[in-house]
Parts: sequence; C-alpha cells; structure tokens
Amino acid sequence: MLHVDLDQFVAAVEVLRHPELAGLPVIVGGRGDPTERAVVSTASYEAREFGVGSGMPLRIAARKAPTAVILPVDAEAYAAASARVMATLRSQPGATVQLLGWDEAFVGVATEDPEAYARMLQRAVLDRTELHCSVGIGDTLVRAKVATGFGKPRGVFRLTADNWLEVMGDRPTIELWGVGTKISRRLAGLGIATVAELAAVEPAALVEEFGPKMGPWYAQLGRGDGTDVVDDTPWVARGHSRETTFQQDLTERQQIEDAVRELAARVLDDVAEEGRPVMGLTLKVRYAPFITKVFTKKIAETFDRDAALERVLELADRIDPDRPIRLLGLRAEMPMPDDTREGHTPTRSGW
DNA sequence: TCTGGGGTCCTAGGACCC
DNA sequence: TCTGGGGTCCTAGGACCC
Repeated sequence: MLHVDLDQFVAAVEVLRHPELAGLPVIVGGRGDPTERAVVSTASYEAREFGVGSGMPLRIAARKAPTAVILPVDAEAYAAASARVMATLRSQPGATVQLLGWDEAFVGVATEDPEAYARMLQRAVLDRTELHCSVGIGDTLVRAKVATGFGKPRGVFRLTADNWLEVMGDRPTIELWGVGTKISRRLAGLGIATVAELAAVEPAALVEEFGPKMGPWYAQLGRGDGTDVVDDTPWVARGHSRETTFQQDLTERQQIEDAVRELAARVLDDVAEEGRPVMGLTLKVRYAPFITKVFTKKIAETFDRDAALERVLELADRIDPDRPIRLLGLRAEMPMPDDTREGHTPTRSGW
C-alpha cells in the first residue's frame, strides 16, 4: 500500500492564495500574533531553515526567524483543500483511501508497479490542487508511513521486509511512528537504543515495562510489522473536546464559571450537531505550565443539553479557585454505535 | 522570556460484587 | 481471630499522533 503526505500542507495552502509569499519563510500559528500564547502549526521549508518547527512557541519562532511572515490558522481553508486532495485520491483506479488527518492518507491498491502508481498519484494531486506530496510504499502500514519521510519532499520511497532493517536498523527508536520521547527513553533504559535492537527483542520481554498490549506492540513496531489492510470505514468520533489557553491566567470565580459555561456550550453544540448523546465528561484544568488536573465523570446517556451542563458544573466545583488557571478543557464522550471490538491491538489511526 | 488544540488508546489502582 | 481470587466498572493519568 501507499502512504500519501502533503508537503508543508498548511503553509502551501497559504502560499496558493498569497502567491507573493512563494519562496519566503512563512509560519502559520495561533492568531498570527507572536506576542500571544500560541504555537507553530506549520512552517514553510524556508522558515525551517531558521530552525523553526511545528509545536514551537510562536514567540520563539518569531525570534528565530525575524523576517518570517506569520499568519493565523484558518482551519476552514485547510479543510477545504484537504477535501479536494482526498477526493482526488479516492477517484484513482482501484484505490481504497484511509484518512489519517488533514494532510495524510493511506491508499490501498493492487498494482504491479507501485512506484508508477505513486507518481501518478502525485501528478493527479498536483493537477487538481496545485499541492505537492510525498509518497511512501510499503508492505505494511507502518513501513509505508515511515517510508514517506525518506521521500520528502515531492519524492517516492519504498520500505519492505527486505530493506527495513538495512534502512532503519541503525536509527534511534524515536524515529518510529508511535514512539516518542518518553518511550524511547524508557527503551534506552532497557538497553534498547536502535530500531534493530528493538526488532531483536522478545515481545514478552517488554510486558513488564510497558504492559500486556503496548510491550508486544513496540517489539512489532521495531520490525516494521503490523497490518497491511487499508480500512476505508468512515470515521466516527468517540468524543468532542475544546480547550482554551487564556492569554492571562484566570483568578476570579466568576471568570472561571463563565469560561466553563462557554466551553460547555461549544462542546455540547458539537455533540448535538451529530444528534448523538453524551455519556461521559472530562474537565481539564491547568493551574500552571506543568500542573494539570483532569476530572472525569461517567453519566447516564443523555440528549438533554441542560442535564449535561448540570453535570459539567458539578465537575467544575472541583476546580481550586484559589490557584490561577491557565487552561480549561472539556471533552464529551459519546457512545459508539457498535463498539463490540475485543482483543484488538492498539488502534490509533492507521494501526 | 518556553510549550496550542483536537483527537486516539492504554494502564494502574480502588471500589464493589460474588 | 483475619483476609482468597476472579471479574467488572470507574477514575485519573500518561503517551502518542497530526
């Protein structure tokens, strides 16, 4: 199968409608104001030359790239561009498309010449959307996804059981899809630093450290193994959430209650729009950069907005009003129509 | 002059039941 | 005269992804 990833997607969409920005360092993040608490969504390749990357505080990005053009996030524009890209992929002969996000998808297809098919996809996307993409080819989803990184920008790369260790073996485990800073550090603590070392480990040996599911899962990741099925079942959200980071910390009781009510309205509207009930609530409170508390409440399934709001306010009673509040978040969980899957391996998108 | 916002899934521990 | 063992549900927290 193939994995398609748009190159610097958000920045590319902005350049399309602001052609004068072509070739300039462009940073998209927050409301486009580098004095605010916000982070970089995407940086153009020119901006990356300055050491700017996604997830970086906007304030720091602006300091590193003083000449960069900083634009606000325009989610609707990216969603529209994304829809055109995905429609293009779906219209290709024999293609099964599994979305991974705004700018990524797996494409399942039976073909004798996947490289030619990949080039054909790139051409079709460019013709219809003026956007460039990179394509990974693999015999598992994991290998296809990792392969794309070697194809960037605008290229094609293939990873299979035959060349996986040759290409990935000496690289640190953090380069695997699903291994981040924490896990790579814990693996290193077990003497496992490289992909080859992870691939060689007995899956059961990782159970003690990572648990019955994640332990064997990481061993499998090291080998690049996993499913090779592209699943185009339409995605159904498990829940909806909203978060707000306040530009100035909240300190007054009334401010806090107002903020909770506003958050609840937005989240419950999202749920109501789908015509689905709420069955769980999670309130997140950040008192300081690293002190976050979550309060969870399972509730009787309800379509009643006022009833749900009551439960939100009950959770909010647990907020400590004497500590300044930097962030509030609320998540509503919805029952899954047919949630009877059992004995599943971890199923984060694409797994 | 640090660290957004919207998602997913897993794990551990306590409560409770038989 | 002292605490087994299996199971489920719930809550809180952690980790990762784009």
